[in-house]
Amino acid sequence: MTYTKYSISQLTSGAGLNQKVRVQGWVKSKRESKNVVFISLNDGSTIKNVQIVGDPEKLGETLLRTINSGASISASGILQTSHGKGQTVELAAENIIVDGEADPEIYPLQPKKHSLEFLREIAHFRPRSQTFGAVFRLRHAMIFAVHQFFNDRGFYNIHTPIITGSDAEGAGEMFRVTTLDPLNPPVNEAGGVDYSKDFFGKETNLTVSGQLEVEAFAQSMGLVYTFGPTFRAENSNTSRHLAEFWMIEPEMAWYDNNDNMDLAEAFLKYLVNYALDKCADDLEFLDKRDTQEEQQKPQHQRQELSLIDRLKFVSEHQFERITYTEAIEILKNSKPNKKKKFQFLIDAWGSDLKSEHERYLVEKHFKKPVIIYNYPKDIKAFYMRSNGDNTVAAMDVLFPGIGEVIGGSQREERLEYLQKRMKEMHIPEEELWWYLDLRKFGTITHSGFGLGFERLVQFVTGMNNIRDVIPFPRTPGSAEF
RNA sequence: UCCUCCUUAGCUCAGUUGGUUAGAGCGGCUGACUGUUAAUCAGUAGGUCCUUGGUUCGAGCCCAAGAGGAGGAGCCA
Repeated sequence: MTYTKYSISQLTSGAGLNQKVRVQGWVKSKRESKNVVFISLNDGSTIKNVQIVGDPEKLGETLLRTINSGASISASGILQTSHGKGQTVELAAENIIVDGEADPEIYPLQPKKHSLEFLREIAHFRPRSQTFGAVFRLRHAMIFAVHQFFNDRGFYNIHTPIITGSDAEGAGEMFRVTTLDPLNPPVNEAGGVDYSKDFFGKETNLTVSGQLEVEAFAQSMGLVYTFGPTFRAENSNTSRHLAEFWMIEPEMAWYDNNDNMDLAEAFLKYLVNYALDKCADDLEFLDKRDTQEEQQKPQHQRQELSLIDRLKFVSEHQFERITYTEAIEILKNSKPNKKKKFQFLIDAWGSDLKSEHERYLVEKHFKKPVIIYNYPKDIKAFYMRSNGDNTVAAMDVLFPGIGEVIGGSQREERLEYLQKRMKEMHIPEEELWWYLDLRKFGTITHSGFGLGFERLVQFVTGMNNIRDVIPFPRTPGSAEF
């Protein structure tokens, strides 16, 4: 009596029919009657469940009592064409082993709809729910697609350091990394903490960006990208921010900012298409879920398109490309600006665009993804290439619902321009001597961008809160699990 | 960090101008019934009303502080 082990994904896509098979998973629900018992089982390999059919007398009351929602079981039997509706195949159980019981009185995941907020509190169980199963299968697909896209185009993946000795990366507050005793740190002559006694002999932090380091590899290996964890100690409490998140940063030798925008657009479309192609079942589920959520909202806040239609829309339409200056003109003449509906009115060139302005451009004016480029130099980072006027060759890709999904630029490759800019922005040259070296020896035109991975996953899954697209979210005041 | 809102059964929520014993649906349990699909029907158990302090004859309800959560803003990806 040998049973071949299959995943539920394999069984529901045609494998094992009329054969002796074994499946292992977690019980979703059990429906019992005198003559027959049905168990819905899921193993995470697909959103679909497999139905197990059994004879209550043969399985025995003692065993059946322990088969409750959340219990893990191994079921063996013949996979047969289903006698009932709702599924094509079902497993006629000859034998069931309960691997781990789940006391229904206290198991927190009930066979009913739960709020996302509640599931966040049981983050160790939430991947057993349909929604989070779908989200994390999609997240995996996006990780895989990122590497596929770059590998197919001759990019090399570079692991840039997680611990950095530089605090000049210029992207916000950092988390300190230290082995010093917080209650009794060594003190220097000036009375401050003596970091020369610390593990690395200097003050170190968790990285806020791998960009500067990966530039060194772009200027030696050509096309490169990082995909790693990133840490920001900002006290940001929004549905779009995490203290620990994952970022993808490609950096390309001999790319100007136009090449950069072309790549960004092709990249995003590739990822969206990959999801549409490879994750149809999960997307269909999330699409329904998204539609139900939207119906709870008042009419004027609803999205016009369903999740799948939003993805198709992005993949099928060219992104709108406008300069910052053009964006300001559009906003200045816009209805909400004239009627003073914006909280921040647009009056002059040079101010930064706020969320409400980005949303207006993407969701109301163009109704598609928008790339804004050539920003005023005063609102952008020191390493962005000067256009010769008062702008730099920066570019931001804005998506409906989530705002900025990509931020990038052509990098300043001219040593004297870079030094001047660093001086103006009070960035000490000693900190970045090696970064300047790259401009002294064999400098080249190059560009790159950063994609917030979770924001992409938000867009692709339709999840409104970024805490629901990362396994165990880290946010201010919250590092449970 | 700022603004707004929320916290009542395992979950989602209702709870009147402050007034006897705090309710519903779902979930759990018990039973019945059925090739069932988050089954159905009947019954049943289940409460530190977030915490602390205050006002009051009396607080789930009013006031203050704190904790946790959500939405928005800023910062950004």
